[in-house]
Amino acid sequence: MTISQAVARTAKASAAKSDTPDQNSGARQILNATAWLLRHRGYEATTTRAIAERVGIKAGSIYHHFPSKDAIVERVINEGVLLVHKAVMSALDALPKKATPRDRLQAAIKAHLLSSLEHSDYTSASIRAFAFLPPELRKTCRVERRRYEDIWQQLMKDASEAGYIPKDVSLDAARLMLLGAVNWAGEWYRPGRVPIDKIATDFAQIAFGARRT
Amino acid sequence: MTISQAVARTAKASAAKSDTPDQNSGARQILNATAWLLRHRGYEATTTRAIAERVGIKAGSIYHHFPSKDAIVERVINEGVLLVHKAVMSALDALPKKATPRDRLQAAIKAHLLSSLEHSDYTSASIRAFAFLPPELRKTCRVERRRYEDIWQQLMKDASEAGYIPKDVSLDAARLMLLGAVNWAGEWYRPGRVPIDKIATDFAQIAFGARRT
DNA sequence: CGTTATACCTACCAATCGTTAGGGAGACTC
DNA sequence: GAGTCTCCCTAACGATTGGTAGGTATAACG
Repeated sequence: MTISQAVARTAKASAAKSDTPDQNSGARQILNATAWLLRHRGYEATTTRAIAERVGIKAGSIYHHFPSKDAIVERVINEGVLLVHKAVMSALDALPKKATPRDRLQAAIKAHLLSSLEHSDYTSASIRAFAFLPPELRKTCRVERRRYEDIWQQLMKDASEAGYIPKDVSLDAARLMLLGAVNWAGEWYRPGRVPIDKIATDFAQIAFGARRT
Repeated sequence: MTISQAVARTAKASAAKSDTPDQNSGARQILNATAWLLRHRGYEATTTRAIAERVGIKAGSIYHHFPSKDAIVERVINEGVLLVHKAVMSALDALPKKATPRDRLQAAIKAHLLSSLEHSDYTSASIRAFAFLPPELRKTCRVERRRYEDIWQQLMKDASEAGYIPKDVSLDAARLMLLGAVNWAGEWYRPGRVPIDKIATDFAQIAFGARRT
């Protein structure tokens, strides 16, 4: 028995049984490792043995916590969408009442970028790895994604009615353009160069013009 | 021997030896099949056996035309970038001399979208599959990509000098936002719904405002 | 102290991966 | 017509994949 296993074992003693395992439980460590691998290596390269190695256990032991690899992946992807969903909602709620639709859009952009680029491998995984998931998996994960996209639909509608989007431009096109830009950011963003706040304000300014005072 | 093999064989007789194999040669069929698989299924799912099946041959026969799977993939990715590069250059050259920087940007957006969404599995593959390529492969393919991105760098510079981009916005951010939006389009675009021309004009209008007359 | 549950292990399975060796059949060359 | 070249085949290789069976050590509970 290795030291890390012993540590994990004693830590487990104080872990309460829950549907959402806490940070240091075995199940959570597996989810964390899977999220990292999905984000950085993609679905196929996220093997059960690679997951196990990151956790410090053997591949077979994974199946004590989850019934299959795809069950882990599905969980990670859905948690990733939920995290960015909550992050954007919180950012919007934290805004003053007098915030304009443009202010709200910029806040949403910033929250989305922060979640996917800095805070969460889960969110990044749900964006980057989604495209080439097995079809059945993509299907089940699509529900949570649609729910999240509804936020942006509403933000776009408000911005359009406030005159921030040209009348002859499709709202769907505007939403897809903005979500495309922020989702693609994971392909080029590197920590420590351009701060996310600057990226968010630049994106908002390009799409919706300077802030009206 | 199957009929399709016999047909391919007689067709091969008239194929001249060339570095860029013509459309119906064995090598080109393999590249086509690989491009399709990379676009729709991703790198890991693009197995030698899947490629062979789409061509109508056996997996081992691929190695008569290429030294390895990665050699085929590298070729497909690079040809994809070259294709969209040429498409954008042609579209810009076809513009009248009096075209504004904004006109040129919109034409480039349209050409990029057409190439990646309708015309070429190669271009689509080079965009969608690039992220999770093996590191060495990503490295060799990055050269051609940089060359293509230089076009957009120049387009952005011209647009900025003509006043289409706010002065306090980073040109890099503008370029990355626009390229992100068009590259992500492959994730949601479905043929026969919104025409690509409409998408291109909407994107240009959101980013650079209405066309000045 | 004996029982039970938890969390891990080893060792294996069938399937699939990229790749190779060796052979065969048609087509071109002399 | 013999020899060579092109293009494909079959059959296998070692490695790796997701997943399973059965065993073991620890902790908690009665």
